[in-house]
This record gives sequence, C-alpha cells and structure tokens, in this order.
Amino acid sequence: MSNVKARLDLTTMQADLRRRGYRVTPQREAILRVFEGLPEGTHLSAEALHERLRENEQGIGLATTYRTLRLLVSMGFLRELNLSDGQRHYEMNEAQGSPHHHLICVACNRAVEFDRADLHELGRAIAADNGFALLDVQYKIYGTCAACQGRPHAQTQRSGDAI
Amino acid sequence: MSNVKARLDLTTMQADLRRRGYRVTPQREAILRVFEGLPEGTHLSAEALHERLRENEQGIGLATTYRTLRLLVSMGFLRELNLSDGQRHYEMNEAQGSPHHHLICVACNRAVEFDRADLHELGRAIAADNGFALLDVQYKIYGTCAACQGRPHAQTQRSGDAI
DNA sequence: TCGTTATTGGGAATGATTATCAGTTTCAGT
DNA sequence: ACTGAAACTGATAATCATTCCCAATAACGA
Repeated sequence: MSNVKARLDLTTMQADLRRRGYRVTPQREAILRVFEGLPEGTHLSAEALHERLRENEQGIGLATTYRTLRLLVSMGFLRELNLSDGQRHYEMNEAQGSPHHHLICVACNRAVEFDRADLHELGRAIAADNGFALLDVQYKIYGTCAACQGRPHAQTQRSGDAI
Repeated sequence: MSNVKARLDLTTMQADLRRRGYRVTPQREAILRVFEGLPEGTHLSAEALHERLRENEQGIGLATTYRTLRLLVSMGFLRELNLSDGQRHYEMNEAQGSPHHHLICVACNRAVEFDRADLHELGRAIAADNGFALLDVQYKIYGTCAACQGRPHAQTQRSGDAI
C-alpha cells in the first residue's frame, strides 16, 4: 500500500518472463537495461530506442525492437504513451507505485507532467471491480496552453495541412 | 456548473467556426450532422465516417475527412480517442458536461465505458491552474480482462506477431 | 457582384508499425 | 553437458492510417 515509485528490477522481470513461458534473450535484457537507466519522466519512441541500442550495445533489429516493446507493455513492465504526435512512446511502468499523468497542448504538443496518487488508486479499484488485472492508468487533459491561445488561427497538431 | 451532458448545437458550432476565421462548408456541416445523429457512446474512425458519408450524403474526399476531423477536434467539437487498436476514433465532445472514460483490455481490445463527473471537474481545475483552455479529459485504465487472463500466453494487442 | 483566400479532392507520398520466413538460440528434460 | 522442440531474431517486404501536393472551386467580407 505504499506510495513509493517502485520499479521492478531486472531479476524480477526475467523471472516473470519465464513464468509466462517467454524466453529471456540478450535483446530483451538490453532493452530493459536501457529503460532502467532512463531518468524519471523520460520516454523513448521505438525508433529512438533502436538508435540508442545501436550506440550502446551491439545493435538489435528494428522488428525485434517493436516486438519486444509490445511484449514488455503487455507484461506491465513498460507503459505506452500516445502524446498525440503520431508515434508511441515508452517508459518504465511504475504501476506498483503511481505513474504520472499529462496535461497536453494540442497546438504546440507540449506536455506537462504531474502526479496524482489518488487517480491511480481509483484506477486500481475500478479495475478490480471489473475483474481486470491492472497494467496502467493514464489521465490526460487536452487543451490549448496560454501561449498558443494568443495565436490567431491556432490549429496545428503534428504538422498541419491547413494552418 | 451543471452536470448535464450538453452538446453544442450546429448553429453554435457554425458561429464558432466563423468567429475563428474558418469557413462553414457543406462538408463540415455534413460531418457535424453525422456526429450529432450518433447515439451516445458511439465513435467512428475516419474511414468509417468517410464510408458513412458516401452512403448518406453526396460523398466527401478522404483528405477532407481527415482534415475536418482534425479541425473539429482542435475546436473542441469532437474528441479523439485512441483505444489502442491503431486508429483514431471520434465522437461528439461533451466537454461542457462530463465525457465518459474507458477501461481497456489490452489483450482483446474490449473497452468498458464509465462515467465519473469528478474526473472531469479535476481536469477542469488543473487546466485552469496551468492557464490551459480545456478541450477534453480522458481517463484510461489498461489491463487484462477476466476472460483474457485465463488464456495462457495471453499476449496479443491489435493483431499480434508473436502470440 | 467581386476578389481574396480558405477549402476541396484525387492521387502520390510518408512514416510508423507489422508480417514473412529462414536461420539461430533458449531451456526443459534427459 | 547434450538435445530437440519451440520460441526468438533480423532483414526485408508489405500494410495501413494519415498527410502532402496542387490545380480547381467555393465562401464571404467589402
């Protein structure tokens, strides 16, 4: 019942993988290691992760990168974020603790992160009520930030055909 | 301060468009009419909307469909949902009232909708604190539903390479 | 009514993600 | 440690949603 942001450690995750019949491969370990070393609040796209792996480690196929991300999300090790910029981002899941949430400007795509432990508690309760095994809770507020409200014809999003 | 699910009507939305320097075109009206006629809780993908327009109305270009959806979301008339099935879905925004939220099974992609007015109030407050003009609030709980937990090796998502 | 300017639509282009499949590796059982 | 069955990897091709391009058209303020 603690509110601490507890991350799973590598050993636990490896054990979980085997328990579910998945194998522990060097590629999966390398990817988990990258995410473990990431500062709080940092998230990577699949491409960015692939790029980083090419530098630090021996390199991993792009297909494997995507496959592994999907697997690790379904295991609850990573959380997948859609910050409305057209690609998925990933970060360590603190489902044991209380993950942060987002306030997003749809015009400039800037995202402000904030913590609200009660939101996670609520999600846990609702999941339990419905017989769901909880993986992640995401609370997102969309709007236009102060700076973007000023701009006339402020309609952008990703890159924008009709500005 | 009411909790009523108040939708904007067509006239108001047309006026809003003009006020912001956008034009009111038959295509935009047709799209808004489709969403107005949609039962609560129903959402359409861009493709589905395009298809429906081809039947009921005179037909609209696909590019225009995408462009218009983006515009209407940025105006706050529609809300955009990413139910992790790889495409965006749209529905009338009840930002004036209190939109519903989702509990999503990552294995079978099934989504359970529920209402929580307090979540919307909270979003409104946080947006205001940060100088954001509120457009939408989305609360999502991800997990594995009871049925999917049973299945061994339950890793799917969208279509799944490695089952 | 007219001119300026936004908008449309068709098709090409993009870009992220997934499928294919042959070769490789993990690991449970011996 | 050895082995075989099954999972995994990686290179490449394929998909699929979404956006770009641009010439033709339509809104709407003056």
